[in-house]
Order: sequence, then structure tokens, then C-alpha cells
Amino acid sequence: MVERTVYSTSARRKIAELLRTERRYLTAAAIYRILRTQNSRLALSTVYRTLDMLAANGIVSSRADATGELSFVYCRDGHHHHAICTSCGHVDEVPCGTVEQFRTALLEEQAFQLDDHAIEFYGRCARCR
Amino acid sequence: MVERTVYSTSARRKIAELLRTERRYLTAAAIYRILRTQNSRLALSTVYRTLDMLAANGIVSSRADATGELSFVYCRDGHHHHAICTSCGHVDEVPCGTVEQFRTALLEEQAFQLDDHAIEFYGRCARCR
DNA sequence: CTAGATGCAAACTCTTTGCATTGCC
DNA sequence: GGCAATGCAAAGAGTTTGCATCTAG
Repeated sequence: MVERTVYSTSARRKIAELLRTERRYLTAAAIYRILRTQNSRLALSTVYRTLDMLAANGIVSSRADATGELSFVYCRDGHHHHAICTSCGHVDEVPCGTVEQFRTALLEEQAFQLDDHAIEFYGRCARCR
Repeated sequence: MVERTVYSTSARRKIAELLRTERRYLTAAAIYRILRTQNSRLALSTVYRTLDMLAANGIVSSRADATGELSFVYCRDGHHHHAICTSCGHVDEVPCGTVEQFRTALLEEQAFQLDDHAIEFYGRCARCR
């Protein structure tokens, strides 16, 4: 089971718990700053190593912001997208149904009012098909 | 006019021309590596400063990859999304019509076969509305 | 000639790594 | 006790900045 290895130490449990509670994107530095108040000997490298491990186990997902700094958010397994609140940063998971249903589903199922979106498509262009 | 100030020097023209020709995401280091063969005194800082300036003028758009490294792509003005070829890296601009039409439009209008996509929604969550 | 752009080198920020020590089962 | 995780410090990678010099208009 994932639980055995992943949450084996106190530092790992604290970091995972923080992300599970916050439900918004946090940088390694932010996590370090918050948890350091409880454990003044926590090392930033432990935060990074734990985040890498959590990401490898599909427990958090990471993204780079416009400046390239990485952030991490708690995240269930499986393919889905993120609805990020521009006001509080809260991240809702959006199940990936058909593209057509996105906007409606967001509003009706999650009461999330879509203002803007960033989309990247991956596939084969005309020349490469 | 933008042209006067933006393309005033040889370095700026070379960098803009490269991006306009390539139509795929290039890092500052990649641009530097390519253009250095023509001008061995080009500085990496000039590449960065030019890219910042082109981005500020809406001539290129930038994104950070999974590791946080920044890349830049030539990009017309106006709201649109990117279709990135997983084979050659070519970037098609996708006009932002209704969400519902994306997949069909991609295939029919640009012969781009959609395999995967990354979407981020921005707006107000239920608590913040 | 003058303002702005460039080259170069140093500084910064974020992230990763090496290694001795500590903590968990 | 033994293996894995941690703390600390140092090294890397990518990006930015300061400043003297050069360039375009």
C-alpha cells in the first residue's frame, strides 16, 4: 500500500496534511515557512524531497507559474482538470467529461463561475500525422 | 508604432525572426545557442531582455514547462490557445471560439488530431462568489 | 551627440545533491 | 540493528542586474 511508505515519517505526514487541508497551490518555500513554525529544524530539502515523492505517487500535482516557480496541490488520482479561484486560490478538481460540458458542468455542479481559462492541446499537427 | 522601438537593433530582429520562423516553444538558452553561431558575441542576457520586451509587447508568449524552465513562442495578439505537436513541437494558434467547438474545430480547420490537453479554469469558487 | 541596447561578470532565486546523523520498524 | 529519511551545507541551473561600452538615429 502507498500509505505505508509514503506517510512513514512525521515530516511527510505534516506536509501531506497541510496540502490536503489547504487545497490550493503552495510553493515549497510556502510549505517550509508554514511548517517551520511547528518544527524549527525542518529543512527545505526535506520539503522538496517529500513533494517529489508525493507527486511520484500521484498524491499531489505540480505546476510552474508564469515565472517558473513550482507549486503543488493536493490532488486525487485520475485524469481531471483544475478550477482555480482567482480570489482565494482554492482549487476544485474538475472531472474530465466531454469538452462540451465543461462550462455548464462547472457552474451547475460546482458553482464555479468561469471567467477565464488556459488550455493547451497536445496531439499531432497536420505535417506530423 | 511598435516596429520602431521593438525591432530597432540587430539582436532584436534576429531573435524575433527566429521565433517567427520556428513557431515552436524555444528556451532562452536554445535561442542563444542557435544565434550564437551567427554572432559569437551575443550575450544570453540580451536574449532574456529581448524576450521580456517582446512578451511585454504581445509579440511572443511564454510558458514554464514542468521543471519551471521558461519557453517562448511567436504569437499574434489576441486571446487564443495553443495546439502543440507532440512530435515536432509546432505550435498552432487556436482561436478561442465556444468551448464546445474546440475538438471539432481543431480537427476540421487545422487538421490537428487532439490526443491530450491541459486545461486550467480561472474564476470564482462557490465560497468567493 | 545622446538615449537606449549590449556584453560581460557577478549576484540572485529556486532546486538538487552529498554526506553524516537521526529516526522508524 | 539496518535501511531509509532528515538536516545542513554546498553545488547547480536558470534568470536577473550593475555597469562600462557600443550603436542607432
